Amino acid sequence: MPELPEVETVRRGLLPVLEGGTIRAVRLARPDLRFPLPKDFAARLQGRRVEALNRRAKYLIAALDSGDSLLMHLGMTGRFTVYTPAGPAVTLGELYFDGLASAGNGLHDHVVFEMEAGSRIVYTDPRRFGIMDIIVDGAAHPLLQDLGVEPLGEALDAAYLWRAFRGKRAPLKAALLDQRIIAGLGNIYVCEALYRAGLSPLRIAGTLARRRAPDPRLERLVAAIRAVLTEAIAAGGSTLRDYARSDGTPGAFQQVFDVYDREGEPCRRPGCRGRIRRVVQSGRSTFRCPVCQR
DNA sequence: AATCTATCCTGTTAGC
DNA sequence: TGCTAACAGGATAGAT
Repeated sequence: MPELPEVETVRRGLLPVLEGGTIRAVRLARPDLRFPLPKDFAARLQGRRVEALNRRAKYLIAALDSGDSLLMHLGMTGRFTVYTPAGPAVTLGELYFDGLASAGNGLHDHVVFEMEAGSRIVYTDPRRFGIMDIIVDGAAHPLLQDLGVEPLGEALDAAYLWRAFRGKRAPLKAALLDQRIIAGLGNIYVCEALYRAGLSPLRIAGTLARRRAPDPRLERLVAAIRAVLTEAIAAGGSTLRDYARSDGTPGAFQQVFDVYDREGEPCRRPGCRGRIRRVVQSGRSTFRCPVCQR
């Protein structure tokens, strides 16, 4: 489930082949992912040089020399596999199933980019919740229009959350998942950040914005969000592994979560006798320690 | 206006 | 052993 740290990890992995490179050809295995691809999708990319590869929330944005940009979202199960003439194939993204790279002809290989330098970038996405689109020459894009602040940017602070939460009757869990407030948090990191901040996901967001001055609990929440994301990026994403096909060994890294997917297991805080509980909020699993989080 | 629910998609897993 | 149903969840459209 790629969230911000995973998308950032994918961006860094694509950087060497994409940025500064020229797209020679684009092959589509089907006309749609989550949404229909624009009819001139390939035509607008072919022959274009990629000037920069940036990230906004969970979106990747490749700026082209034409003025257009390629907008990409990994959805739930999207991943890229990069084939370079020199080295082994490397998969960037969660190895949700078998992780076997198939050179672009696999059942779920939907988009293939052939680069002038000889590299091939294959987008694979079994559930097709991913998104690709063209942002035409600097125009506004509806998917980016209403995004809130970057969680690692300077705009996120306790005062910002105070304003965003004031009068809000939705629970903290829903408020933090709301991309219009903070853009880039998903289910896993919201659960983890709330645990670190000692705040219950069930708490009504507005209860943290009653005092006039920013509540110290909001300071803790901001610090927790930053810390959990920063650590995850440094670790290369929670569920991401770079997969070098040549030696067949997937990366061994697996983030150890404090609460996510730990229903029934003991709270990790020393001395705490609480057990992690699971509830469903907004149709999503929420994990929390009922002792630590208030 | 704010908030909630159903929907999309398919492989995995829990349960019978 | 084999089948079915629940589950994963980002974003949106539609309902409340």
